Amino acid sequence: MTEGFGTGCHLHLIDGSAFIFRAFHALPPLTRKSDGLPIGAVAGFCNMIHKYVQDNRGPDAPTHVAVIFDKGSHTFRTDLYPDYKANRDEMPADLRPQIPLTREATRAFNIACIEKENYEADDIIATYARLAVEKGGRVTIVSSDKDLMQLVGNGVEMLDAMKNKRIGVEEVEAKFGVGPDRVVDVQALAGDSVDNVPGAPGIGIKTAAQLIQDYGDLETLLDRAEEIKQPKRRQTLIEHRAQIELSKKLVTLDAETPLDETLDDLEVKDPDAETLLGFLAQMEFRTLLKRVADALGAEPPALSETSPAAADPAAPETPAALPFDPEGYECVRHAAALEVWIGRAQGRGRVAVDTETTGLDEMRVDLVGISLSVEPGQACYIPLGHREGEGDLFGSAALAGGQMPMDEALALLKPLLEDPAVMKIGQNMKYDAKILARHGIAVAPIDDTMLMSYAMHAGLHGHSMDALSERYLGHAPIPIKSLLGSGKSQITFDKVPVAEAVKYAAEDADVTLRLAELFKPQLHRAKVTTVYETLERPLVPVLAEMEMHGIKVDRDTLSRMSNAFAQKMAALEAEIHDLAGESFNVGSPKQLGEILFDKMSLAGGKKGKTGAYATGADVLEDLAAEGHDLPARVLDWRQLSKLKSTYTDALQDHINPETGRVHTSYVITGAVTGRLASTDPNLQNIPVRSEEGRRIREAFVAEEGKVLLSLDYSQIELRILAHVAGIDALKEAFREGQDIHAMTASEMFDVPMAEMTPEIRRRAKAINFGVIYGISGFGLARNLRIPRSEAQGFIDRYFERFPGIRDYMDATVAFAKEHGYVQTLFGRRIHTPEIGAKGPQAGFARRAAINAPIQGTAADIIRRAMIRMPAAIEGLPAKMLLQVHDELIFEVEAGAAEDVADRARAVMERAGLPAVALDVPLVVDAGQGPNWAAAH
DNA sequence: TGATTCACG
DNA sequence: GACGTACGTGAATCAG
Repeated sequence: MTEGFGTGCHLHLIDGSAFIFRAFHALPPLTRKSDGLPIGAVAGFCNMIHKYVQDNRGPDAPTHVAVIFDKGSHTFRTDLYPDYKANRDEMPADLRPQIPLTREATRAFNIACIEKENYEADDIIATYARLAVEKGGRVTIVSSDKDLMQLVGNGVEMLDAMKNKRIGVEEVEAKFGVGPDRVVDVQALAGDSVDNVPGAPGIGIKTAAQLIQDYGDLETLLDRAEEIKQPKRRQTLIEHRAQIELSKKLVTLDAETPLDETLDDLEVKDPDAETLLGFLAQMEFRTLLKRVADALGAEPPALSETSPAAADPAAPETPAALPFDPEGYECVRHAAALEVWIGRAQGRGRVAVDTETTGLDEMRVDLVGISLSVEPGQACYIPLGHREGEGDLFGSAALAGGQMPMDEALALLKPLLEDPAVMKIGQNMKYDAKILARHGIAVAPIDDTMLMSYAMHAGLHGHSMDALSERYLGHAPIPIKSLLGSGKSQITFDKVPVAEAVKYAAEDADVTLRLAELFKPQLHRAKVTTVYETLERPLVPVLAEMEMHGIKVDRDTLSRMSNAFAQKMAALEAEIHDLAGESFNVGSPKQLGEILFDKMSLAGGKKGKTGAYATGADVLEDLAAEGHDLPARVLDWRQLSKLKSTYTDALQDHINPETGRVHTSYVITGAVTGRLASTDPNLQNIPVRSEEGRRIREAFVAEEGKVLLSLDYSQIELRILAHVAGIDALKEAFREGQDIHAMTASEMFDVPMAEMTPEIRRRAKAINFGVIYGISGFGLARNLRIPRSEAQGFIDRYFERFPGIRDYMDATVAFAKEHGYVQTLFGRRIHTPEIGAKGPQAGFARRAAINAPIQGTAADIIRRAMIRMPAAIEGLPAKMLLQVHDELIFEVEAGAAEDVADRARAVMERAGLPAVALDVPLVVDAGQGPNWAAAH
């Protein structure tokens, strides 16, 4: 068949995704015996492909065949309509890791495997079908998906492989009431709840078909909509014309998809027995292996009963068992050697990557070298920027010899690091991804051992590589300090001799790879695969983007405020010294305590563990309330001191000289609950509560012509509490948009809403927050500055009115005691190892356990929103810049602010779906302005 | 380096 | 019955 595709040829196009989902749902959740990898869908898929091949060998056998898959969820349809397929359930956690294996399986059967980023399988199918028909061939689409039925006719038919039933023009007419050429018109009117195509409200397939039959086609129908007799129907069509036309665009397949493979590439080929049987053996499909071997007339390879190593004799027994040996590490100095490593990584489909740099600020440091590991114990280091010698005053030292030019090495590595078929494994990949992004490399896909540990072990221990290696591999890696030294004489990594760097850097890649091999299968067993794959890993590129973009901070504004603060502080300081009758360091709690409680002998002096008087704000406030001026002045001074040192001064040092912006760094594993932490600088604690402090936000500005847009969840934690504790009264109040604190107050103190006073409301508000934190009489008493007995009375009353709260608290603590962890609505686990402790820790652990599911669920929700945000605002002139726990800040071209706000709000308010539908609405408030103070 | 203080949600 | 206590963070500062 060298003439290529033409008359007499018969093309089969298999809807691969449909096969996978059918296989997944039809089979029990099988796992691979040797390592627990879920494998059921792959098994079913292979069975279906094998059966398909066997069933299609006769005289009408296809000459060309391809399996077509969906790739990614972004398509031109989501651009047209961001909600397209937004109702889809997320892919089950057990299925996700099997997706790449179905591609491998297809290739193992020697069948063309087609997928294309940003295009749905259906569009690719439409395009091949058109091409085949144009060349005079016939087409069979192996699928029963109604969305493909518009392609039937003119030499194209469908085949339902399960029922072994062909679908031709007649069958399509039976289903849609119109011919294939008008199917899209009917779909546009009827909509589709599965794909979330809106259509015309109240019109189903029956009515739609009738209308199209009557008017011929959709365009005529819409143009002549006034003629429709039924008033409701007429109005619907006129009112929703735009929506119907959009729906038609969504359901119409694009037969002009750009293709990488020609029809000729799809020619049927016999499978290579060794490859196919090898794959099936690797999957450990015993029965299928034998069946396929019989069909091929080949001998099935042996499948060992016990050891997974038998399948791959080169593989070590366990990652931990192999000793660490720096002799196994290679220094790569030439392109040829690097190409060998790249080839090995490609062959293996995964590689651990680590970058070495001159510091920790990803936006400023220089790349010094890269290490790779493809098998435990085998790693290399590619030195790129090591320097030696002194260097003169104006420049850095000369590059050391024996290093590849950085450009050359990166050009070779780029295809590997961006190869969608090769998993790049890192420890804290966000760091490496940002470094590489600055060199034009978009690393993907990624796995991250730090995030795997976080998903499995949050609350148990830290997730640094050194900690993980020691704990799980029994190996303490070379400490960085041994290379760089510490303190004043500390050097940067580029000054480390290459020979030393090889041992350190290659070991890091080696450790990372071993940790990934250990952790990956454990994720399934710990039931946190979904958490890792939907809440941790996808956040990495989103945060990297936000951090690299940064937010503009106006130095002059900060500088002016700093000067003003300094003046006020000096005045206060003089006054304080005057009141004290002597000069002392106002910033020293020790000296202040001695002045207050020894020299002035004020009452209330309490010494802490260290023997120093406590001089916290609460203590000083009490003293000030008694009429003492000195503590009042100190409070003012402290506020200014804080604002000046932490904000107006320190923030200026964080302005990147190249970008003029401040680039924070989010620590994904920073808080046990799932919240992010912001560091260097912390942009999650910029003042807002005091008037004076809030003005610091005026220094956070939008670029010329743009605005800052802030969207924040209203009362998200209380809403989650209402949901998880099942408090009907609270749910009701949220549904009706009531003032929740006032409603609580009314309920507790029997005050009608109309007669609510700010003081009563304030108390209820404190109680509401107290509940989220695991309330205690003591804590509430201190917060409200009321007697403990009175506070306890409030709490008792609260529990009486909302009995579900107590049940929730008791149930949560009992769960923690039984399991050693608590979890969020999305399955995030937070370990509570102290829950069974005796003594005061028990109280802490108890309250933390009560708070964690609430705070953690809120954290999960905003994570989900952030992960979906780039797609939702794609094409709009907007960038997501910051996250402050329940708030997202964007920088937007002024004209597009409303648009972006609408899209972003929709994403945030629906962020729990489809995994979790809360019983209460999520409400998002928005604001915009030239700076953060104005936007909030 | 640890304790204290205070900024945020 | 006493014991201490609101939940989660990061940064600056003092003192040893």
